[in-house]
Amino acid sequence: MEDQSAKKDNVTVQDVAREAGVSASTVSRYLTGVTGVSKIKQEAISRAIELLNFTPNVLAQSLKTGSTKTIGIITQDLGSPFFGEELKGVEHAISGTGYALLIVSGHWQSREEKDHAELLIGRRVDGIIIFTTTSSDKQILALSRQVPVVITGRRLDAMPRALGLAVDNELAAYEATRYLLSQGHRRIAHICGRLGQPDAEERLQGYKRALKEAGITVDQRLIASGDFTETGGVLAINQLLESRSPFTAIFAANDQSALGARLGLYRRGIRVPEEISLIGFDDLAVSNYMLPPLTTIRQPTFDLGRLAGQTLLSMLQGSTTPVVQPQFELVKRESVRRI
Amino acid sequence: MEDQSAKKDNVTVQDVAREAGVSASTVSRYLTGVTGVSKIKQEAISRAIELLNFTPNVLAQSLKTGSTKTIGIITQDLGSPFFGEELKGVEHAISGTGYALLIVSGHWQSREEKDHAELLIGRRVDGIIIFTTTSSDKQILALSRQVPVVITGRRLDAMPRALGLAVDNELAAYEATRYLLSQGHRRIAHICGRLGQPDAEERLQGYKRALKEAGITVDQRLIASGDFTETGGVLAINQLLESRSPFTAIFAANDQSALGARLGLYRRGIRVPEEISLIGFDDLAVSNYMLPPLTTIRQPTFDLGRLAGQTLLSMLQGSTTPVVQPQFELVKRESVRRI
DNA sequence: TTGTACGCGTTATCAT
DNA sequence: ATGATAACGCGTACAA
Repeated sequence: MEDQSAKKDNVTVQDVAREAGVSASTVSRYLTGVTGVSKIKQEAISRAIELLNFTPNVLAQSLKTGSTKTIGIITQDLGSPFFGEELKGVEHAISGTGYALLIVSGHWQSREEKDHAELLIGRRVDGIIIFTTTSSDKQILALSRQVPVVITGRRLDAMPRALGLAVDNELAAYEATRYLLSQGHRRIAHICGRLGQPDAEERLQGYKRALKEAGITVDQRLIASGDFTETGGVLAINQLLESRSPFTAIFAANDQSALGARLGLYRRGIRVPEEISLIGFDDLAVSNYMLPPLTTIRQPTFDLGRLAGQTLLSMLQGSTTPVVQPQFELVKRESVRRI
Repeated sequence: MEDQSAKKDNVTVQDVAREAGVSASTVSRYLTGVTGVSKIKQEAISRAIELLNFTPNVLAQSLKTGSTKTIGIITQDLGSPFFGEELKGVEHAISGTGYALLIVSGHWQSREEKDHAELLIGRRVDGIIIFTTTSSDKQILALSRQVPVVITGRRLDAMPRALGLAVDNELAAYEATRYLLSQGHRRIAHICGRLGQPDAEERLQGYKRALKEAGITVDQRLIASGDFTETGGVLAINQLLESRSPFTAIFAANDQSALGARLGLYRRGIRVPEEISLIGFDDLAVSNYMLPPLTTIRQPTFDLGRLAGQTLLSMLQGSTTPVVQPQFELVKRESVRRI
């Protein structure tokens, strides 16, 4: 990682100044790129920095300037492929800007999310990005009085202090169900997301609306509980099968649920899509590797993260570019068949 | 997130001291829990803190004490389920300790890993954890002269400055191949990991050793290149099939490769395990949801992260508990059949 | 263009 | 037990 010199890491601007034969403030000016340092001294300072292997102490800088060049991220589950992809998006957005990411997770607990938000505030992050918050809009707004906040998974506009980025979940779920309908399915089951979370609720609503508009009465026995996890998916299959209400298709609230459902079906010897059609939501990287590859509603997950990062960055600069909400897209693969 | 009071966030120990009618140093003593603050003043300070909604400025604390209570993490890919699980382990290890995680990624580029390591150093992290480093032992050792380092995916013992945690990759790969052999397979293919990475190389060696010991000459046409990704897995299948050298089983260097291989096989109409047996490495959460569920070598991924976190923490405290290296385990599921 | 002096918010040393 | 004072490393108004 490092090279030759035995660095003591105690080197300060003072040391550099002494070595270069200038004052500390001149070194500071050189560092911050402010106007007015003569060519000769610039080179002397540059050499001294090289020689002493000097690295500015970011803490001292932050203490002085009030900016830590750090963005706090609250995710609900560090192991989730969905949040992982969003994380990559943010990372991409801030790469090269000198910003760093302080990452915590709320584990779907409002209390933990709140505590961790305070941890981030205590560390004086310049802004916070929350992936799928478990808090209410009101709480987010309160938080945003302390520091700019961008959330994903829920729409919200309180610029320039807070912004929520999300696809239209209700409409997307409506479209997913409509697609199943268009393929001749009439008895369509739904595996819910984590109820209580707006995105899960909205997807359920979209599902119901599509059914109603098609003149189909919603059958409660075809609505299985879930929690956005694979395990929840297999449990939902059990629930659905035990209800003894027949169905030919399933709309899962997310791909992870769909993956679990797929295994549950496999265990019972039920073929997809021959006997049951399956559609998911998110389009995770692995969904294309499922057997059969999963038909799903694509969320631009990476872009969602990138957009969140870019937006927060521009909020920090005070610029106020109008943001466009991300759009979903139906990705037709092989897990749905016409009947 | 927040509650009532309109906090101005400029509140310092000075303000608290004034409000409580004591000196700043007494407030500091109260904060750090050092001996010697009278009950009466303790309560006065406590009240003042509550009233002013005071939060200590961690930056100033760090500047003064020299410890940032922050651990830097270098991962290669934030979206990877493997690293995600390790991350959760670290998170678990540090939860409740007051430490926070500054996370960057190297994207499998040595150069980027080095730059990001320096970013972390510049931010004065107390220690660094690297998931599957792309650097040489020598470089790791150099880095460890600046700050304690724990790496995973490769064994290394340079306590108390640096430690590498990993399962015995060569042995694990040997066992995986032996298992295939025990099931009657003689023509076994291997999908490599990212060659150049010690863990990938060691797995390849273990595969070869098992073959040789069984009196089977290694067929280069059955060794396909890969890079630990799903895409690499499907590409490897193409490569293997084009070589026209028959095989009845595949040992993939990791589960992601196995997942890609599974899709590649599916595309060609080749059944698993009826026609081809498949074994992976890692035991990702999704591997249990593959069709058929994947037989694989289980790495205690979460525990690897947890162990890394715990070890680093104890290094920071100067304590030197001897660490035990993590162990792998063969998980038999349904992707391998006896022939 | 350059240097001096001061302050960011905290902790630690030293008296008292 | 408590308070005044210095110091952590840096940026910046001000003066030169």
